[in-house]
Amino acid sequence: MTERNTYYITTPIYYPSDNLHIGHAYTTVAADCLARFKRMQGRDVFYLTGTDEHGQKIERTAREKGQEPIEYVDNIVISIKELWDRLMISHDDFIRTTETRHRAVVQKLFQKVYDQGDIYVSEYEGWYCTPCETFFTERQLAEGKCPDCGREVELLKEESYFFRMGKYTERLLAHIAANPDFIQPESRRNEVVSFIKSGLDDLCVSRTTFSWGVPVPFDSKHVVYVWFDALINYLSGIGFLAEDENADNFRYWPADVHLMAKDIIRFHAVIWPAMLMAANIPLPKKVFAHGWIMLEGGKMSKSKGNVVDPVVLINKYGVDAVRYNLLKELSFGQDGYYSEEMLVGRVNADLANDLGNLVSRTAAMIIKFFGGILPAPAVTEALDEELKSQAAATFKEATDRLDRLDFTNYLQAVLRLVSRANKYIDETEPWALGRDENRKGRLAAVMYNLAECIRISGILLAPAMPTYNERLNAQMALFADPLKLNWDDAGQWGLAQPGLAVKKGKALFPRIDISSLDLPVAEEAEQGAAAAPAESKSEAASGAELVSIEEFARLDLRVAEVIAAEKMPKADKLLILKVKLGDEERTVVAGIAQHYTPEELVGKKVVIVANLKPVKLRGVESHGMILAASTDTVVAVLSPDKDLPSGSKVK
RNA sequence: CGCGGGAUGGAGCAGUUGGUAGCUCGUCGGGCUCAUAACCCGAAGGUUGCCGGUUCAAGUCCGGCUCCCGCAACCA
Repeated sequence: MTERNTYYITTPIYYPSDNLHIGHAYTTVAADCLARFKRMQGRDVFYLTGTDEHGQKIERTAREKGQEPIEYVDNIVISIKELWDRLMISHDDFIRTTETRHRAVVQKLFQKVYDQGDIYVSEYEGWYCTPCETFFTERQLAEGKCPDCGREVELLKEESYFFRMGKYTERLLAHIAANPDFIQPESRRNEVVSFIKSGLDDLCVSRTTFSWGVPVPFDSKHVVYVWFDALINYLSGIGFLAEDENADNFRYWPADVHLMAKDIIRFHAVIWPAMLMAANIPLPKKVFAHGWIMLEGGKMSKSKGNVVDPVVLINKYGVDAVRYNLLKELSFGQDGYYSEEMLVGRVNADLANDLGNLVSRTAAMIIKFFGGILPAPAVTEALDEELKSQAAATFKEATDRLDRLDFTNYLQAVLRLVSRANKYIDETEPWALGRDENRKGRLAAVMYNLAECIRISGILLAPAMPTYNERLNAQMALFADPLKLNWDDAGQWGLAQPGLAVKKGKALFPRIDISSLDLPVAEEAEQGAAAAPAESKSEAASGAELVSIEEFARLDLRVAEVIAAEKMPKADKLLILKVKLGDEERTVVAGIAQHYTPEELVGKKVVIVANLKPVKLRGVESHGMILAASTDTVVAVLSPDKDLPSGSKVK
């Protein structure tokens, strides 16, 4: 065997501007599953995760809260580490880009690439918003103004260092072509290739407009910008280029897998390899992008109240169930939908009904027929061979699927063995065997074979469900040490020791009553928000602040007649309406294009706020706002229920 | 023509290099009683979004079209 024994796997480093959600948990759990699997196979595994803590956004947010940036991120990092704890993430290290061990490597690499001629100083030109201290590209601007604050921007030049990424175009394409597994899945590879072919610009790798970052070693006005800083964590996390005691960890490079969500594949499949080429460092073996988790009712957002807090789910269902569901329910590599209802369904069907119940009924029978001592198999029959060969096939398939990061089918394969075992009980009818003393030998073999299926599936499930085997072992003492399992033991039949003790225990995966779920996510999210440092609730209908009649009177509400309506070009939600207000005509832009067609509105009398400050939307000036009532899904424009002349006052 | 994903039995999804369409849940019928109202068997249910092309053969390749969904933009 010449294959090296190390296995280095990474997640992205997360940006601590907010608490993490289920999407981050997904990546990290998947990587953890792989790391545990490889460890069980005896590989020398290094699993790295961490946080990307630099940048203007962090700096500004911290200042707004009256904190030092480091103080601000320290707090968030604590909560992230707690989350990984709860999810039983087994990372070997946690790298923070603010640590000196990271900063030193960034500076060394920057210097190295500079010395070698691939970093040069030039000018970055962009639209600059002075109050926001931010550059924007032409495309980012909102009607020529700052997309953040709406103020004027000016075309400014900033001195910046640039990385000659364009130079590596051909080498990148050649490498991708020569290594089909480098970018996975395939659809992402195609995307990256066409992106590269469309032309690579040199990359701006330093900034002078903020200071919260790693200083450029030879030019202290500059800090290293974003990706040139962040990506290097994969090296600094194992002490690469450091001349110190960590040198031992060099052996992990090149990384076996960089795992991430699809939105940052380009940075990992283009910028990162180009940087490594420039620094003359071997490229990682594989860059794998999985899909996004979508939530029922659209993308998760705070205003929709559908943010899923993994901690809440763990408290409710346990870490094994949460991890299992993430890995099983979503086809890795593709986008998928998530809902708590699905989680409950999955957990009930697979873990409670099939797996948990298999353990429960087997244990009960061993207790009933053999006094809680696992018997040795005595009388075997042909049927047993089929069971054994399926167990062997399951081991092979699970191994194979995991190696391909196909978590869904890995778990499906294991569950098929569990199902087979349940069927085996029906086929052998142990309760009938138990009534006949002459068939006790056969009964013993049946019990033993079931225990074997439980043992094997237990090993195979260990990477996904880190607490399962410990809990299982309390009922059926199949393992000497349930925390130190050997993967290949699942490939051998007959390792369960006859004589081991079987005890009645609590249900390993209690069935969840789905009808008892009361608006689970929304309610829990509220609790989470309440516990978090006070963030004001924006729209509490009942507890709305009271206003005086004078304040209300400041609004000039009028009946207006829609005389023309058209869709705003290149906008999904906007309609441009011409309305008549008495003798006056004015243009109002309304965000109701997804609920009303222009035809429906023409001739309609609506209510508008007539004295609203005009604003430009997509280049069209809007003089007023149409009033409409709405829920998440329905929008209804208000209209007086008697015919009134346009211009009538509303109060 | 901003970027990307998708359209497969009631629902959610698989379908590797083209060769009779599978899985989970649900529904209906049956069986069993060791078990967490769990388990096992059987059945119904799809002209694989539309049109055209390549081929002996296409869900699977090519072209066109329609519709959905994310990102971005945007809700005065």
